[in-house]
Amino acid sequence: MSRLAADASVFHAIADPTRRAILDLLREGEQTVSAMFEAIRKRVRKMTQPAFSQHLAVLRGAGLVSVRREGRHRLYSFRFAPLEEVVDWVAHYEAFWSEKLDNLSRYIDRSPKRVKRKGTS
Amino acid sequence: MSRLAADASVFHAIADPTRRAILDLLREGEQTVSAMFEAIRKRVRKMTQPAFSQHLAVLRGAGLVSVRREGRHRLYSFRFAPLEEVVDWVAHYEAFWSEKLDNLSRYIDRSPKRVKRKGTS
DNA sequence: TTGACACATAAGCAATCGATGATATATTAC
DNA sequence: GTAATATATCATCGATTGCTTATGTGTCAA
Repeated sequence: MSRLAADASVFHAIADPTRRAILDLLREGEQTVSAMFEAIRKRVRKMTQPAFSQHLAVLRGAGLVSVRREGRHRLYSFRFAPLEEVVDWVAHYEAFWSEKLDNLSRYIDRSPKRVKRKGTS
Repeated sequence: MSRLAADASVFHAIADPTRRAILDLLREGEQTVSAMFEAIRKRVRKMTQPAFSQHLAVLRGAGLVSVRREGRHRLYSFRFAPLEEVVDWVAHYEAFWSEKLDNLSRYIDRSPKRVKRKGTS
């Protein structure tokens, strides 16, 4: 029971190109496993269903996706939250960003804790 | 000759916590291998010199650091450029960013090609 | 030139990863 | 009920990773 949750790190989760491709698919909104599976096989790489399912498990472990059951399908959707760790990490290289981007990274640094979605205020 | 350059992907390079710690050290500027090595051993994790050197090799392979020789020392410095791929990737999840951050990601998308350092204009 | 120093590379090994085939679980249809 | 569908998990395996020890290479000092 520890094979899939070995490293729940976001950095590890996004290190794999197939997993990034899955997340990319989910930008279009909720999708069933079979829909994503077909798309990945067609547009990225041939692989078996279990292999694909295990990638989904890694993404779940990292909190990068959430699942909702509907009949015998499972609808996956993308969750941005864990990527905030990545954004924060990249952002603290402030000094190396171009000046315009600097504004952003500064904003991130000042954020309450992490970047939380809140009113425009 | 393929052990260390197996996967030159930035995503892979930053997936390792020790390597992220090394980059973090380099935010303070150029450093010798021994200085970084000591710091990592003290503040992060005990490891041997070759292990450390191999992490540096991965970072070099990803273009995340540059090296300059000075006497018998090697001075490493951080290079932001490869991280732009990460920024770009995260940024294209525009729809999921909070509104303020949205401005930034939009800026990135419109950038010439990648985000290049240029005058404030 | 000999030796110490700073660092990289090589070789070998255990742990982890990602893939596969087989199987389990849950839901719907008949 | 049984069968088909949708997805997850198990067991296993080869490839890759990261570590260690041993050794190589370049530079300074004597």
